[in-house]
Amino acid sequence: MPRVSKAEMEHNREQIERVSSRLMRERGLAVSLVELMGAAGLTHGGFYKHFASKDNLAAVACARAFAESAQRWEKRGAGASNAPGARAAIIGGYFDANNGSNPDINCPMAALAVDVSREGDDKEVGRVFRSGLKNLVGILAHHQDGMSDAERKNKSLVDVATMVGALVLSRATQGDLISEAILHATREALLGEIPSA
Amino acid sequence: MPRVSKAEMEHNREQIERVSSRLMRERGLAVSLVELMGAAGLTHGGFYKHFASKDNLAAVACARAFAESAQRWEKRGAGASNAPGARAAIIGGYFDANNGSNPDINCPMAALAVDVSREGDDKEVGRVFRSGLKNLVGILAHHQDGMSDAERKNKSLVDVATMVGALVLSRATQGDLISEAILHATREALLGEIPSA
DNA sequence: TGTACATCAGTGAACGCGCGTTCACTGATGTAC
DNA sequence: TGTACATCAGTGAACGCGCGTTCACTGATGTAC
Repeated sequence: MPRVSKAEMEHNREQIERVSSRLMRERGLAVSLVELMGAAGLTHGGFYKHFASKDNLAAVACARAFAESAQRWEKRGAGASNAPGARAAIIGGYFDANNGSNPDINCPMAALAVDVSREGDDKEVGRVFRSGLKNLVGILAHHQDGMSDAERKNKSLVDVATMVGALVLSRATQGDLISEAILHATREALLGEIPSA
Repeated sequence: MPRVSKAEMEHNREQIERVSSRLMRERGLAVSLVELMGAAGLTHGGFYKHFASKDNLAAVACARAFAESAQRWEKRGAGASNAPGARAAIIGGYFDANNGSNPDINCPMAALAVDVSREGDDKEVGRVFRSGLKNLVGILAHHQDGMSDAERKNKSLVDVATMVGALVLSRATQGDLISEAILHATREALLGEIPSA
């Protein structure tokens, strides 16, 4: 079983990154290496052939999650014909995607912000988080109706804070009526419309 | 040293609750009993003379944090002469208090939401969190300018989501310029004013 | 009020367990000829 | 193209450690007389 081919090794590394990105958002950065490696179809012993440490994997997984989110945001923004439409597509898409049952789509800002703020300031994952956050805010700002760059950025900061807060509180109250109410009211406030359905 | 007086025992229990409320918000529900009991000036062995389990303590500490927040919100609301003033006092006070260095004032919604959403749905702390959240939303709704009860509640849900999201993202980016920018832009968006200082 | 004694809050060692990390080993892969 | 062999991805046991929880013990407290 040992000494797999180069292609297989790269596939395995890809698997570790994929499941870590998903599981670390789902269960937190504290999810164990045994669980991560098991979900990737491997045993835990080989982990250090791929990553320097668990912290290193956390940073890689976080970067991956942010990159995927950025790709979705950019795609939604590019699909609209004007700025208000792009903003609505990004924000509406955010609520749609994160409300679905696909665990691969789970906003890293909402999922990891608290974990990151409890890690040491020097941790790699913190730098990745900050840069990923700025990138997403920038993408939204690019599609913000508005005057100065500063105003567009401020509007985006508020939009993002509202989206993340709504998601975080909705998740914490899942199973209760208020959970959906938070998402609904927030979406309506941001987009000024009642979502279909 | 053993067999302390009844008054001393009550004082010790109070200490455990106090430090747990603070440390669980600061470091997460996963903070260890050794650390909690040590911070309360005790050794860990006596913990089960006070609480049935660590989960039970988490629920007690969470309830305590929400009760203290509710008290502050009500006090701020009662100090204003009209509804818009009460809303501004609650929201402005929220940003002021949580931006300060007092670790006893740390919003339980922002601090515990993600931890709670990763616990099982049946956990005591989840029920406490949901009821505490509804109570805070209700306090704010009571001071919301508006028409129907439903509209006031929806406005409060959005306000609270925005406040919590801003705090969570600001904490995760502490040390970076964007951290303060998030708080500033959000506060301004909610209150329609630039805060003094 | 004073004495005798049962109670029980707090101590600190111990429990089994899961964690991140290390390591000797394996054997198919990839390379040198 | 075939053969000989060094490499190294993956395995699974082991490491020290900290966790939540349990427990025998202690001795001042609180009570019964």
